[in-house]
Amino acid sequence: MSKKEAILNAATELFARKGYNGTAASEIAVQAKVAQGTVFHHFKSKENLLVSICDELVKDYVSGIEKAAEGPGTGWEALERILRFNQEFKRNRYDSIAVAFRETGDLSKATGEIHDHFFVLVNQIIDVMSSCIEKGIADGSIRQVPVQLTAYLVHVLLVGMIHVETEGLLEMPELDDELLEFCRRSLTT
Amino acid sequence: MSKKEAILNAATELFARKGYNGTAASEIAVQAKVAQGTVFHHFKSKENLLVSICDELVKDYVSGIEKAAEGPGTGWEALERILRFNQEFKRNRYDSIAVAFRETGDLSKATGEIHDHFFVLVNQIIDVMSSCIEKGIADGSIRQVPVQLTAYLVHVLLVGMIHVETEGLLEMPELDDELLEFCRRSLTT
Amino acid sequence: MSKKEAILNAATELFARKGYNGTAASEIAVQAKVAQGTVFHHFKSKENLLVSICDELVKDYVSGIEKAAEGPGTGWEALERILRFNQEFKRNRYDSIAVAFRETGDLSKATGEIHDHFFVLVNQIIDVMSSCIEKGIADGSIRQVPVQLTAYLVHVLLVGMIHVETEGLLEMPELDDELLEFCRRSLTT
Amino acid sequence: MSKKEAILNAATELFARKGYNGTAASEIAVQAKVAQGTVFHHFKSKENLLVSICDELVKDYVSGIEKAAEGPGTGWEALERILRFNQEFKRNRYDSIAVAFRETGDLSKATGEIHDHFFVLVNQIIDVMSSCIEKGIADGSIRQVPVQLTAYLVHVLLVGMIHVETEGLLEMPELDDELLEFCRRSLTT
DNA sequence: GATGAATGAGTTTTCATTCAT
DNA sequence: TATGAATGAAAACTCATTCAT
Repeated sequence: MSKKEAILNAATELFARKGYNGTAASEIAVQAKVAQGTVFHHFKSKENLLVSICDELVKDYVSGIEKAAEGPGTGWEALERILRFNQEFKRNRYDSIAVAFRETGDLSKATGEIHDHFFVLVNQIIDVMSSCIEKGIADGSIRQVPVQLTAYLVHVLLVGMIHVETEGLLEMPELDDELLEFCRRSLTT
Repeated sequence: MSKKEAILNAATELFARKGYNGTAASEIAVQAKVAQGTVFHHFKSKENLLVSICDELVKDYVSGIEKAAEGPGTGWEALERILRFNQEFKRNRYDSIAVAFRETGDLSKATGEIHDHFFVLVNQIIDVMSSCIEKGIADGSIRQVPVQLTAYLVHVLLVGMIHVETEGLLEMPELDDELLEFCRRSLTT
Repeated sequence: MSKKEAILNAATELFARKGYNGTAASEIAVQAKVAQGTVFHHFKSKENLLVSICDELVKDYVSGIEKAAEGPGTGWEALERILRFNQEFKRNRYDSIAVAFRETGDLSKATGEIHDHFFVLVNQIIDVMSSCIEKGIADGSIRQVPVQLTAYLVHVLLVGMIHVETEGLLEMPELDDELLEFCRRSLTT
Repeated sequence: MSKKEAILNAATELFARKGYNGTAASEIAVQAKVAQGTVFHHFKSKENLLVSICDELVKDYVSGIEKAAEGPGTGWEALERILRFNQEFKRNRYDSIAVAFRETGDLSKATGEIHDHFFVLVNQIIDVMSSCIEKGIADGSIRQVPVQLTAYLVHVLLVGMIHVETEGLLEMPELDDELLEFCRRSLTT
């Protein structure tokens, strides 16, 4: 593992555990076993580190969700695959997601850069979901619901799941299957 | 308006706009038109200010939601009133809610105090919703769904709404009515 | 002496001795016997400290030179008083002058603010000298020389004196009287 | 152009424009289109770079001034050639001169090395001018003035010119010819 | 000769908090 | 109750310099 990667991993873990503002650049250096200066040699600022973390996450998420949508079967099945992918992604990339979710607010104030990334991302998600729903309505697997509004609602549900889990205020029972049922009842014919 | 109230209002507005970490105690003093020392005369620390903001919010929310649940009619109607109250509350207390949502993570790390407040709050919400759902199943207005899991899911949906709105990454269409429909289709008989 | 004054004095002396860049804010605090934070409580930045030093100097210089010009007698006598004032000022305010001279370059890059101060100052000096020369030509005490160019040249001579002394590269003999003679021979009838 | 020359040129230009302290070694590398390490491969330190710039300048200046003094004619004519050479040199080597002038103070604090260079240089200049004045007094082209003090004064005038021009606080009219007249009136018989 | 990753000391600045008035 | 000067710990960032390749 290169020093750059070590720094990125250390930052991801520390940001997830202690928050962006709660993590000093020096701590990242210690955890990554490099000198302080090395952090700033590879990332031009602490914020740039955060941007890098989010950047990678966004890329992987979008490509994953698009792949999920492209599969065979009805519109509902595609939407179901998206929901499943989301749940899996959440498990595999917990720290990065927690960071991206929690610090998004600060980021959007500081740099337009990352805000734009997320803006693009979210709109892409809505688009992908919308086409699944549209397809589902066409093939009869999904009821006659307002396409875009419903896409937003499903997105909101996913966002809520991540928020509740990453804020950790609540010991949540396992909701993944029930979430699918909840949507299925509401959406399928 | 007493100086204490002025400080609380100033803090709420600034925390909402610039984040807790992005707001200096001195800025709060300026905005509230008091001296720096006065802030710490009324609130023993900056964090205490945040706790106060959240505290008040929590009290009002819980009492509001309980009142909504107590009304007449079927379980579903009670649940619907809760959802409506939530939407109204979100509009009336936007800044405080944004603060509480965004800074909840930092708080839970810093002090147990506020974390406990929220923990109690959320469990209360879940309980109230659970009883509505239970009642609804009993009176036939709600399908045979797992009571607690469903309560969690509705909560998650509400949390998602607030997150999406307060983070402001997305220009959302008005979803309030469709959210109700989404739940109605999924839950009612 | 207030802490603010102590800081200003300490900074003047240290800047004169070690240069602006060679002086750490912490050293100023030590020398002024205050805490680091106190420096930034009274001056919003290290550069603002420099600006304050120069500001005061400029004010005193301009008022002194104007008073010198206003006195009675011929134009040459007024010019002579200006030269004498300059020499005296140089002795009384050595440190501040050294600072202002040496750091003027850095300042003019950083802030327009102080650059403008100096710009105004220098033009005022030229104006005052010009009127003395004009008066001298009119009253026959000064030869028929180009008014403004000569004012510039006298200024250049004064600037050269300060530069040579404050840079301290050279052990200069006492030149004050000879400088007056040099100008007298060149300018008087 | 060798890489070493490229580095020296880049440094001269950047130091002149942004000051010694305001110029990072890495910037010099970028401007010279070499790697960071290469700068330190050719010059053992950043300060050594500055010393090199000044060194070359000093050599050229001294040799030029000596050549000017050696020519034929009266002592005043020799002094006039020195003044003219100074004006020409100032035009041809503007950046290096600006650097040497502005950074001389810092240098004299840091290393004795460069301070000594300049000390030798300035004394050489004084000596050369002194002999011109002496010669002029002997051949009747220059008045009976104190030899060394006058040499210093002429030097001070030249220094003032450079200071005023390189600090750039003032939009100066062309003073070269008038400076000669000023001296001529003061010094010649 | 040439490179650029790595270093860590040093700097300015911020800010919550205290306390004498 | 109200003030604001004073504090000092902590933080992000810079940069000359080294060294293995």
